[in-house]
Amino acid sequence: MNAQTAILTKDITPLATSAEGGDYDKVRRVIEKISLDYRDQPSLETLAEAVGETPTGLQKLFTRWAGLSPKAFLQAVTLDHARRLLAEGMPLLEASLEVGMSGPGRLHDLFVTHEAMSPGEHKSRGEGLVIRYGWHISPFGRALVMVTDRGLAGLSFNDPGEDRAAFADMSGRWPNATYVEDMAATAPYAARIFDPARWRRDEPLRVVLIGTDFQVRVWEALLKIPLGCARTYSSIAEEIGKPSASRAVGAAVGANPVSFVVPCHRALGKSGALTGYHWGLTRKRAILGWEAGKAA
DNA sequence: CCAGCATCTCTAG
DNA sequence: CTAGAGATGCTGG
Repeated sequence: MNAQTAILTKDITPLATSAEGGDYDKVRRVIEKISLDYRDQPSLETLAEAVGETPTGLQKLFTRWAGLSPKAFLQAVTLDHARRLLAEGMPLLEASLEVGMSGPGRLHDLFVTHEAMSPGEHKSRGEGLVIRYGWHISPFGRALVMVTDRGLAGLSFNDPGEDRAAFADMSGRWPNATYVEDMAATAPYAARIFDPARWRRDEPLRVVLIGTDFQVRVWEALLKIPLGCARTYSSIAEEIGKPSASRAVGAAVGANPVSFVVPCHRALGKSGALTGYHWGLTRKRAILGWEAGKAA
């Protein structure tokens, strides 16, 4: 990525959730190391040294972040575990028909109501749309949040110093929209999305899906996947009635503009492998591990 | 029309 | 076990 551009936005709120946000940088490096050297099961000591922490310090930091110890996390992102997520998910595929709502075992999930933009609105590539945006600290690094008066329209992640590229990536999806930096408008969304204590069924998060017909169907299928479960690209293809379109599903999942909320990280290859992630495979692992901590 | 994909399956070694 | 090829459906230009 072209990270040559310097800091573009003012630095924001060192208060509030900055502890969590600052944690992610170390957590990310630990996860990178774990996934690189997972074959020889790196010890807590080795991991701690790599990020300049004491073993107990890392233990506490990591557990605070994930709800899991580094060792449990390592367990949680292996192929075996991913396969289990897929297996557990299967029965629910047919059972729950409601969109993004309810069902047993979803007590800790983020509840969402969504609407799709009409194909016409999508084709105009954001023409006439006012999008307010702002950056916020999240458990997975800096998050760029984009909202319209109809709800959350975009959410992406980036590492420090890459704000400019992140904005270009997002705004390029709706090039004809009008963009207004407005942290006051986006902050409440960020605060709710990343704080499980505020995930409430009676106050669902409003999301507006801007995409083609096919993409919206795929994203709706993602919204039905419960926290702590996963689906394969091919099972999603079957679910939307296009059993041979698994590859097209992959493309549509990858085009999802509302990361995390539309849980594209819960889509895996049939082998259980984490095949790809627009915002980096490390982040996909991080989110799945973090969710494993919440699902427990 | 064509190239590019976050797929999958099958075959051959 | 891996590597490669072919079938595949949607998207943007």
